[in-house]
Amino acid sequence: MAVQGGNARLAGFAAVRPFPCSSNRLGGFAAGVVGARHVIFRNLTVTIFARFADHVDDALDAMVAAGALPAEIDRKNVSVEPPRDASHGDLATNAAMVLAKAAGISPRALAEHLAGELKQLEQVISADIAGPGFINLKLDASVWADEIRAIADAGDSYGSSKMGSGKTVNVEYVSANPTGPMHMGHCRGAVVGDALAALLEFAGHKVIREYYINDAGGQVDMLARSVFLRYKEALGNQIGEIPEGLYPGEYLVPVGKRLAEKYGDRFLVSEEDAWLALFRKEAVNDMMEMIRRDLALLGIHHDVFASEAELHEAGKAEKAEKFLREKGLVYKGMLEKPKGKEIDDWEPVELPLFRSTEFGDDQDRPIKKSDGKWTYFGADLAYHFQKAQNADRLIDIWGADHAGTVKRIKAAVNALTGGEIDFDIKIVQMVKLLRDGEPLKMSKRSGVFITIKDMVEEVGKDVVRFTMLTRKADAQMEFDFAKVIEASKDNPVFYVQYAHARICSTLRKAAEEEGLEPSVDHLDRLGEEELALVREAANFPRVVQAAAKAAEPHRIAFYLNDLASVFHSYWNLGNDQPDKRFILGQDRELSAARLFLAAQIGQVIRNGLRLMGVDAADSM
RNA sequence: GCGCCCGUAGCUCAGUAGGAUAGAGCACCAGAUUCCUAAUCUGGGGGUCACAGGUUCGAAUCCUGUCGGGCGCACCA
Repeated sequence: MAVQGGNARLAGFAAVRPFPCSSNRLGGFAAGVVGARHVIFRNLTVTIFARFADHVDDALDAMVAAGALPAEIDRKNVSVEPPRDASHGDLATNAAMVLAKAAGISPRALAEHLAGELKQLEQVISADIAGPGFINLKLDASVWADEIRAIADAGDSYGSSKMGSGKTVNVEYVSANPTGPMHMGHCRGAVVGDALAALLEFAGHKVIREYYINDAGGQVDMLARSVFLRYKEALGNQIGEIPEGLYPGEYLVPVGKRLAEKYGDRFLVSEEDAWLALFRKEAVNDMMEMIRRDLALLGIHHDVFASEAELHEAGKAEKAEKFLREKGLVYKGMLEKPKGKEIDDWEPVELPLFRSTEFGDDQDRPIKKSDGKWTYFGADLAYHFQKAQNADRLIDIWGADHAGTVKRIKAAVNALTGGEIDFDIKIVQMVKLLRDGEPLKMSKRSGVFITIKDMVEEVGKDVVRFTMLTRKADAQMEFDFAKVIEASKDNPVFYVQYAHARICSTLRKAAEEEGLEPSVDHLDRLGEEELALVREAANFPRVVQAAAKAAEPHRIAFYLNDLASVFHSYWNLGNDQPDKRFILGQDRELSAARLFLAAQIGQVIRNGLRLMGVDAADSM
């Protein structure tokens, strides 16, 4: 929580009250909203915007009481935001425009009245009406000084909130097949999922970071067979070229070697039955070990690794099937012939189908294959059933190549939970890898691909993570090694880290050379240019909440870029105007106040970078 | 053919719950360093927000259609 209601320093803000409504306000509200405030951000962290949203709400209540506004108007679209242009003031509200129609009053007249109410607030210097009916508020500088203290008080938790009210969210991400090392195709989803998990945690959710291991399908047999070849190889046999369909990658060589050491030549001439199950298990374990190491390079660690094989052993798929059968949602039926794609050996076949069409899918989907084994979907359905037992909300992070299966699994979760559970699937689009503008080709078939290890070694964890978060997840992106490695050029990571490093070095220098420490004592001496920094910093909690709500961690990256930009601008003022520097020879009071401000800007940058999993450098 | 995603400056992309004169970086042009880190900053040129309708006080944003690009469309995983 960024600001405690009981904080003495904030006592001037009467907005933070235990329960918002006195009885006279409740009179006209529809029953469904009694007790709830009407302005957004109500139950979230107390940001400056939330505090003034409450003030606006109060002012509207006063207008209702005076008979100037009907009581039953829906206020949910009323917002308090930073104005588009800082010259307009400190805060803006759209209340008059949003409410005018329902109130049957012109926006202008409503705005006049509301502005009059708002002007009575102690911290409001002016309330001007602009454009189509915006009310722009100019606030007393003490509001911003209070915000600086609020940052300092909250420290590492500035920007956090109780938005999630402790609800448990299961974020499933990566879930790469355990058949090889992590490669670039997995990278973006891994970073986005990890940052989203951190973001939701910061916003007051309990987060389970989960990885689903597809260790039950036919591909794992292929893996086991590939490993068996390497096992033979390790025992001195010539294996020649790796046959089509098996995994040719060099990374299986050490696995074969390990198994040769462990089991000797015990399985060398055995039938497949003798070793397949064992080799599957061994190989998957080794692959997961490798994947965990790769993920650790990106700073990613999961809480739960859920095994598909164990799911089946525990009979979870049968349970889910039984559940759906009882609801009449599984039946024996014919599969439709796929359209737009020629399949030579197509034959109609009867299979147990899940009625996903009842939930908006294009056709019903098989949960078992004709050999009686579970389909991927059948298992996945059971897996989500399991996840839903332990969480209030599920979020899956999937690659764009799985987008086609979104509807069926949403349908399944809907059916299994009676629509009771929030379930989102975030599709992360493809990353096009380039070097100097030239596309890099990868081929899984040949075993040639760019691994996450290669990538982290070449450009570093921070660059990889930050860059992956500088695009909306659902838009395709390009990743050019040549560009991304250039410090400062095309690369916002360094820009943000540089701002932080500058702050750190300034604080160091002030302490070491001038004996100057940041001080909270004279924040009232900060001027307009300094307050621009606070205004931007005060947006952080808002951005965090909006990003968490939208499940869009990239917003943090863009915010940090903005904050760094405001800081760098201020810094360069000191080039021309020595009296705008942080370290001032004569005026130690002002200097200490500016250093305190700088320290808080650094705090916000650190908090933001931490959410992204990027290190905040102390020096560069 | 169907489903999903995308279409914003020359390029790569933002655009915060439908809000004010659509922004940033790169590239281009002109400047700033006897000064706390110039990995920075200041200013400038550059737009039919793919197109056409609709919804409303207000649309890049929501709806419909068209065009263009990507991904997917097996009982694979």
